[in-house]
Amino acid sequence: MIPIHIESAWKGTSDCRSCGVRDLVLFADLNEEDFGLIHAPIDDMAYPVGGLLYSEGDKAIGVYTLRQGMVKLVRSTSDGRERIIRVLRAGDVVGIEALATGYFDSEAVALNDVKVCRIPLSVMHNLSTQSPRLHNRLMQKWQQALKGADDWLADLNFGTARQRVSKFILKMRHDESSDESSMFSREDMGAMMDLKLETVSREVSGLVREQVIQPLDKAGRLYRIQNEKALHSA
Amino acid sequence: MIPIHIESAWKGTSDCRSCGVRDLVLFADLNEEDFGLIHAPIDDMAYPVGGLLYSEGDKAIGVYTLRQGMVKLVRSTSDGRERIIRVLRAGDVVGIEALATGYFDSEAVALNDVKVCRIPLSVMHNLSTQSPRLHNRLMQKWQQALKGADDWLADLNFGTARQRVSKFILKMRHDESSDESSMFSREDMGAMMDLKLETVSREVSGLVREQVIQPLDKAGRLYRIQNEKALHSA
DNA sequence: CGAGCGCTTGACCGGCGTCAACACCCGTGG
DNA sequence: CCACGGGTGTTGACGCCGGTCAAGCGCTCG
Repeated sequence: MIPIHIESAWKGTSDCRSCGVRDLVLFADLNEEDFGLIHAPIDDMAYPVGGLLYSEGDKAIGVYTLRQGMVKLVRSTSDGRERIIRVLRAGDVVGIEALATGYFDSEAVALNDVKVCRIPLSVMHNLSTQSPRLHNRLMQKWQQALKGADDWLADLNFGTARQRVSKFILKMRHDESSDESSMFSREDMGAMMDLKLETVSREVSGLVREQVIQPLDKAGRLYRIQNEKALHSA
Repeated sequence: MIPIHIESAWKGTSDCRSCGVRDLVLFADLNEEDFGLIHAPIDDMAYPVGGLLYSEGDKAIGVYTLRQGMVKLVRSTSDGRERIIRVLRAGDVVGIEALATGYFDSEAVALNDVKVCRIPLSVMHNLSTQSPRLHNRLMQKWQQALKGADDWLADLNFGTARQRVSKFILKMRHDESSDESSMFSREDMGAMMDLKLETVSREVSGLVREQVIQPLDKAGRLYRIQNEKALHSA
């Protein structure tokens, strides 16, 4: 386990008004009056690959808006093994469950370099009762989280290994250049799809052999999609 | 629990006073003033086994508070097969996603005789912005739904067939008589755990043979748990 | 240049899917 | 009352997908 210094993640207090991804996130449609209700600092933070945002059962200081990168949510099962519940992307709220309980239900780990804003629980509680705009946004975020969880289950944990890996590649497609797709360590991918790392490797290799995808790096983390149809109909 | 007068909420259709799970549900801690804000009828509804509450993609009239019975949420995957996303029990809110989008993300089907209250979206929208009490309850329900989804994934779709079936039996344990547990058709159970119905049948039979559970009916739907430890450490 | 980590590949085998037969319950109609 | 048929659960035989174990390869970084 890599020791992470929490202090080092802090990049300063952020100015939400000038946030680059503001239209995606919780504060998208706040007005000046709403901003006036914020009486605690919103911290700008960054984590390296493998960085730990929080652990399962931790008491929450705030929730995190994910501005850049991807975060995996990890739960340890009763028999000790680790299970990746789902992966969050830019615009998602990390640790949203803390709004209801004050504690985190799973562990959150950065899958690549990650930037987040940490919004204190007090700010969220104030705003969500006093600003109907945030209230509505929040509802949307809950719904997205729930749908994300259900989709994850329905897409990645159903069918043959080939089908799962195919769905995974489609799900991890980049937003901008949609013919590229990111992968993670074979072990992580296995924990996401309930497959062994060797099986993941075999299926990925198979797809490359069959010209469905094409490796773009030597680390096995970045691929170009050559035959999207084959992935959909796997 | 404060005893509450809620004449205005009934409209002759729903009698919240007789609701056995009032302290579990959304309206648990509304006060007199809150109920005054309800300007649409809350309908009391019942469905038989197999009854359809709504279909995937339906426009929502309201959300459902589940008072009695169990409801399965079904999603059809891209390759046409059906997948049971999760099962809701008394106290859960069925179709909560409609609060954010106005539409249902999955199909809801009664697994046994079911009683629900249908609360119109307009009522929910009014109340949740004007009553901090409902707002907090709602947050709790979202969190429960999300945790339920994650738990479902982590418990029932991980490990060997034996482990899945064992976890399933524990999850479906009755609230009152905790040594009894309900099952559904082997096909439904398979769709929940991503197993074939024959495999489910084999594992259930195996557990009976090993004196871990004991059948209480001839339909294979009700069992007594004899060796709880064996289920936990499967 | 060597150590170490992650990815790949091969050989083998066991668990689960597939196909099929059969048992059992129950409703229907002769 | 029994015969019949459909629906559901069970059980068996067999094959294949994916897990297991192990070896080898290619990066990266000291």
